[in-house]
Amino acid sequence: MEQKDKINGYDLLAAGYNAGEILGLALSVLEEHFNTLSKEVALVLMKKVLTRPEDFLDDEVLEKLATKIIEAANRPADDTIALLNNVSDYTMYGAGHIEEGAKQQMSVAMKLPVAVAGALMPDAHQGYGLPIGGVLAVKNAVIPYGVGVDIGCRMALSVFDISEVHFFENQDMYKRELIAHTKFGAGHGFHGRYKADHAVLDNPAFNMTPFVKQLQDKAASQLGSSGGGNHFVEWGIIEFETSNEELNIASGKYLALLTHSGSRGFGATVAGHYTRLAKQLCKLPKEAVNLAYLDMDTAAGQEYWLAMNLAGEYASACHEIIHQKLTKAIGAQVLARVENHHNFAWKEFWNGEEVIVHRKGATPAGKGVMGIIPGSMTAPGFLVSGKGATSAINSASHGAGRQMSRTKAIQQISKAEMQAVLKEHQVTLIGAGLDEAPMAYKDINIVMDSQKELVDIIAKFTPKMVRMADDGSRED
DNA sequence: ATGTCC
Repeated sequence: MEQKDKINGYDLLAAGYNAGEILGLALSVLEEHFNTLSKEVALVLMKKVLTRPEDFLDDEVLEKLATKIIEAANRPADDTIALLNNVSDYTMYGAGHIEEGAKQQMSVAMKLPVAVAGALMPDAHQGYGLPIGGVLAVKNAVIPYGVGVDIGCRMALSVFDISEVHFFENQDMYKRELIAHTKFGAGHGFHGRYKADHAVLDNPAFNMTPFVKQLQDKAASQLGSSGGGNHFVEWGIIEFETSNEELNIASGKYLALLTHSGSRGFGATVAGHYTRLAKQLCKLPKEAVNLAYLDMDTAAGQEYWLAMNLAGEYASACHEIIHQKLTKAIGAQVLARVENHHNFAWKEFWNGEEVIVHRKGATPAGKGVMGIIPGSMTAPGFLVSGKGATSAINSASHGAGRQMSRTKAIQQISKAEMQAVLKEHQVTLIGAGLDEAPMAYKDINIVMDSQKELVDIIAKFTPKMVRMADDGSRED
């Protein structure tokens, strides 16, 4: 028999039920057991169950519904942001030499609801969140792990008015000064009269939050230091086959200084802090948790942006100090200087709209933009000029990339093998473990071949005297 | 990458 004034789903929604399983259960209970009640009375009852479900736990008929309502109330709200199902394409360079894990990570990144475009550079390998060698453009958001732990990590090159011959004839002096003016090792910095100074320490951005402010002293102490891992300071010979107008350099060979390091403990602490914050504010499915992003229109997003830029300036200051000290120590004139960072996010334009481009271990390679792509401690590195390839989001690789993990390299490469390679290439090495051995890296020539569409080579840099952090030990 | 879990 048709009841004219029967309660329906809309009535329950109006009464405060949320669409879903509970509403469905409520409707079926009503149909089965309260069919004879007037709509008014039924609604009062259902409201009571919803507001005081604990009162119905002994009710034979309503117990199940009451339990569901209590369970739902106790369950944390599911505020997980869903990933997109349809994966947009991204471009890969040198795909044959890129490990599967890096490709998978890039695919996940492309599923972010904020993702606009992506690309994978030929030195790509797996990292946290975005792979190293990954480029990701997103809409109005910034991903702390899309930038990486070592915010603003960069290469800096100084070309000197000094001949190859002078270097080879005075290697003891170059070695002495290299050791005297550089500082390696985790946690290490300069103390007392050896502390460096730079305007970056007075940057008002240090005052933006108590969190950033508390890092200022450590930043002051570590200013001009290099850290560990794959960071280095090295003397080498740069060769320009033709003269370069932009740098005002005549063709020929010159002594050059190449440095690779980042924002030290300061940047690492900033990265850790905002990654944690992003993970709290932006819940993503398990496979994407490390891609948590901060909305650029939020205080957290703006704070990270300012702190990231400060870390970038700090990293640049570190290189500037190293180059200044060593230039003075050897009594040289700098003929040209090139610098570029590869762990950072930039505001750029993509298809006419402003996007945030993350380059995690990728070199900016906009048209005519210069950069340095190092090989290994024995393989050449290259001074390059970007070609502005759109499908690469104006990027290139930031090095050769590893072909062996650190642990694998330590297990498989012997000290004798490493020394033989160094001798063969006439490279003096100070510090470094087997995990940084040349054999642990991909062939830079293959990597350069894979990115011919992305950069033009301007000059070749050959390392001759390399300093890196000691093998897992402390150092002063 | 970083004194490698605030």
